Amino acid sequence: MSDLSSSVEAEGKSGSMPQDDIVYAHIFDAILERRLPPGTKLNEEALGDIFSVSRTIIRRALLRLSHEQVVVIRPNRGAVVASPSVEEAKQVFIARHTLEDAITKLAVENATTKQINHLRKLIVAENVATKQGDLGKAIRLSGEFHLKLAEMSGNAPLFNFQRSLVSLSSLIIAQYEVATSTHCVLDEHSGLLDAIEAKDTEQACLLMREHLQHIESKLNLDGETVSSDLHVVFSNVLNKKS
Amino acid sequence: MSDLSSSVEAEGKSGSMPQDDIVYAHIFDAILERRLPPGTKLNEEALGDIFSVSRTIIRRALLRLSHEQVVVIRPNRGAVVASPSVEEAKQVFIARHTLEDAITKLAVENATTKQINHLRKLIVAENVATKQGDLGKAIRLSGEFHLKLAEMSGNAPLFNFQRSLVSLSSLIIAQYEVATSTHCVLDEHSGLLDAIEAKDTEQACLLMREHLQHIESKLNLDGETVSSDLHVVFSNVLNKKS
DNA sequence: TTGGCATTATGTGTATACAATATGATGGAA
DNA sequence: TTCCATCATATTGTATACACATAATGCCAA
Repeated sequence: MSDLSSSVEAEGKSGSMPQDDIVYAHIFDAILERRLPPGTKLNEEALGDIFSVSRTIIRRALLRLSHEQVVVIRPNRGAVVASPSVEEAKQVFIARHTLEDAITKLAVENATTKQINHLRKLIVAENVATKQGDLGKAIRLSGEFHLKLAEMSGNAPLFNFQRSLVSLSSLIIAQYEVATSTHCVLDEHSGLLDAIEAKDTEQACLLMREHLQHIESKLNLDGETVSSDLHVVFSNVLNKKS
Repeated sequence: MSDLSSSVEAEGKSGSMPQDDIVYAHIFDAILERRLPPGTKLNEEALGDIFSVSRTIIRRALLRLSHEQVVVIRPNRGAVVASPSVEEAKQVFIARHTLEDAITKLAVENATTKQINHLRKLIVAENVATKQGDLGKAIRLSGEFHLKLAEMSGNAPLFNFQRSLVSLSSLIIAQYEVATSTHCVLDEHSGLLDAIEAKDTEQACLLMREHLQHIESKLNLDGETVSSDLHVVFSNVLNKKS
């Protein structure tokens, strides 16, 4: 069972009920860890049985997730885990570049020693998860790193937006990342944190830009479609027949 | 009765029900036009009577508004129109500077003639509203201008975030703006749009920065508290006693 | 009066019943 | 077989009933 460390404790602003938050956090983490892959149907009654609550609660959680664009609610046809298109994925990363740059600058100004130490622990945990082969957990912890960075910025609106962007990024990575070693990302987080601790804004922003570009470079966004376009996938079959 | 032009048509992503949207849009506009000032209690049953729907629908609308931080839901105590603190207000404007800069750059790249013409109409409408003394409508239309700009950027995540920031800004202006003439703002919108149409990124970003600074300069954020901190308000009384 | 406590009333939180809609199956006709 | 219509089933959308928490009222005692 997951430890929920991320979503639950990061709970801040809008006064919602604990029950909601628990359901929300569980679904959220499951999506980020890819136990619920993009496109998965989210049946309200089934979820209600699982969490022993009524559909009312489930619907609230799904509504919140849909506001964060992590879940898509199709009228009369239920909710599914979002599966961002290539175009949407590109937009998300453009937005992230903007946000992360601002967040990094603010984080350099406002970071406390305590927060930095917490982030160091996160990096270690992510490292462990990766070595243990728990890729889902590694992705979630990586997202948490960026979310905590936003928290360090001390800017609530930016933090809220970052939450949405980070979750979407996780979905995008789940959909579009080509098989590769993810070790380098760990070092990047570490170096980035060093720059922030040293209050070197220039360096921190530079490293952040590079970091995001590395993540993007591992995605198959510009190239050919992977599995969405059936015509491309089965083009060889058609060739045989002709 | 308000024309709802803004929120209703700007409805895009998450598939929600038309009924929801109507209620949401009405409340949203009422808040932006300050017919529902910050702090106003939003009674679920009363709203249900007004819109002839059950509390279920009202609650969904309020939940959405609370996700956008425009409404605050206090557990067991109902929803009220948000009344941002000075600190929160400052954060909102920091976030806006970041977002608007990115949006402006993208808008210069992607703006179509049709969209620019639409914005010109908005400016005219805002002008008319101001001259007619309908300050509430003027504020809402001004917000719509910035929201449409975000739409022009072609970036959905930035657009969604901008929606939240613009509504919060309206609340902040409602709370903190000192009495003054707002005419200059109109010309600023116009000039900004000219720069975007001319594809002059540098100029457009410069004008946007100045525009935001002008708005901020009209707010009473740095100075003394108006009514929130009772200790400050009644400090003279305490002095008398001592 | 004034302060504290019990009671009442109002309004929110959750579950559930019912209605509306989409999905999948069945069967017949071309 | 293939296509279409019809029906059966499952799932979502909405309203409502009840449980519960908070706020308001009134009472009594000091």
